[in-house]
Amino acid sequence: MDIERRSGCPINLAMEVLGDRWSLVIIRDMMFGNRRHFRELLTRSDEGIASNILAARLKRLVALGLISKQDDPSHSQKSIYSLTEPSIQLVPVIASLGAWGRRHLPVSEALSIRARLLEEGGPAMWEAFMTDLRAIHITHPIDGANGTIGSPVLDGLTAAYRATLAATRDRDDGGTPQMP
Amino acid sequence: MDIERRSGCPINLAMEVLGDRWSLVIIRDMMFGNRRHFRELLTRSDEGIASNILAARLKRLVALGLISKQDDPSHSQKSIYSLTEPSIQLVPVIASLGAWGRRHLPVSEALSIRARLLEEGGPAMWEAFMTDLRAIHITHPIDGANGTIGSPVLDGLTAAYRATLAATRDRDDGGTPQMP
DNA sequence: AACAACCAGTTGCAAATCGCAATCGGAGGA
DNA sequence: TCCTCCGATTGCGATTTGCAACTGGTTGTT
Repeated sequence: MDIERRSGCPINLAMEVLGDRWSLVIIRDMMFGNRRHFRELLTRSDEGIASNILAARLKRLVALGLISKQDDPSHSQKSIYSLTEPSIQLVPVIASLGAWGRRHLPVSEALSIRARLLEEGGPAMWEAFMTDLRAIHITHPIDGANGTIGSPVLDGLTAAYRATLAATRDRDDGGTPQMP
Repeated sequence: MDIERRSGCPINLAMEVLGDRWSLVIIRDMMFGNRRHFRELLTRSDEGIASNILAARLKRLVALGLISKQDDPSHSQKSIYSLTEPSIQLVPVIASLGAWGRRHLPVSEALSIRARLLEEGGPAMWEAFMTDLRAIHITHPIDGANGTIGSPVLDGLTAAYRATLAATRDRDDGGTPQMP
């Protein structure tokens, strides 16, 4: 698998890699929800991605080196998907894109609290988050996938999300967003 | 025109708006190349977008409020497309995306020099650039389009691009990238 | 041993979108 | 009067999307 390379512009090439409806959403779920198995990405997604599209995107992202795939020793049929260094370095991109979306698009309060914290935390927090992500995705992918080891930064973001979700659940919407 | 709204997540909504092959590339050309007319966007693009797709994207971006369209007083058939405040606020997103692309994708030296300068300049430079963009796209769109007024930051980026292009032109590729 | 639940996908199919090439009617300039 | 330029539009085949149903196999429970 290879990209088209219509030009050597960084923005163009980035859009050839990430310029579709689902790739960055999948990376977001792996990064912030620690979704590491196909089923988790399929069923615990707020947006409801179709299974064939998820399969195609995962295959493509693996081929492009943005995620890696390995067997799960706890279950012969399971695979563990992990972020790689290039996708972990998307943290600043996702942080600024989230900050932009929060300002200009009709976001929900609960789902945007993490974007707010990440923006307020600034580059220092992003670096700490990336260090955590390297531990649970690259250094210890299996323990990271099964929850044996976690991420302090991610725990903080998730706690804030849960708290906001609990506080807003019965007051502003009828839906039931997935717990991370 | 409206987006799908599969969830209220900032990243999801941002990808519903910008998650396609061309939208951000068009905004990049308007922002860094000051392309303000349909023909400029069509013919002075390194990637060679098709005219029907350009027309559809421009219509969609106008409907979404990311760009605006007005008559060009100098020519009854011309239209001037301008960035709006939401798209000007994409500068930090584009800066970090460009920095990521420059590190992880096969960029060309000339086309990535602006991404490098923007990364090195940091948030202070982004703010200065956004201030310039507001002047030539929002406050004075006509003078900004015809070049009567310019942008110091943009002039610096463009000069660096031209210099790098001249220095690398006959040494590392056969193509002839468009001058901005 | 039987059975239900779960695993990572695959298949079929209709609808929408993409990308290219050719073209359009009108306007400006020589 | 041409010729060029203007912002698009049209036709059309190839590709992609999204949904639903399904596959072959494994695991845990009874």
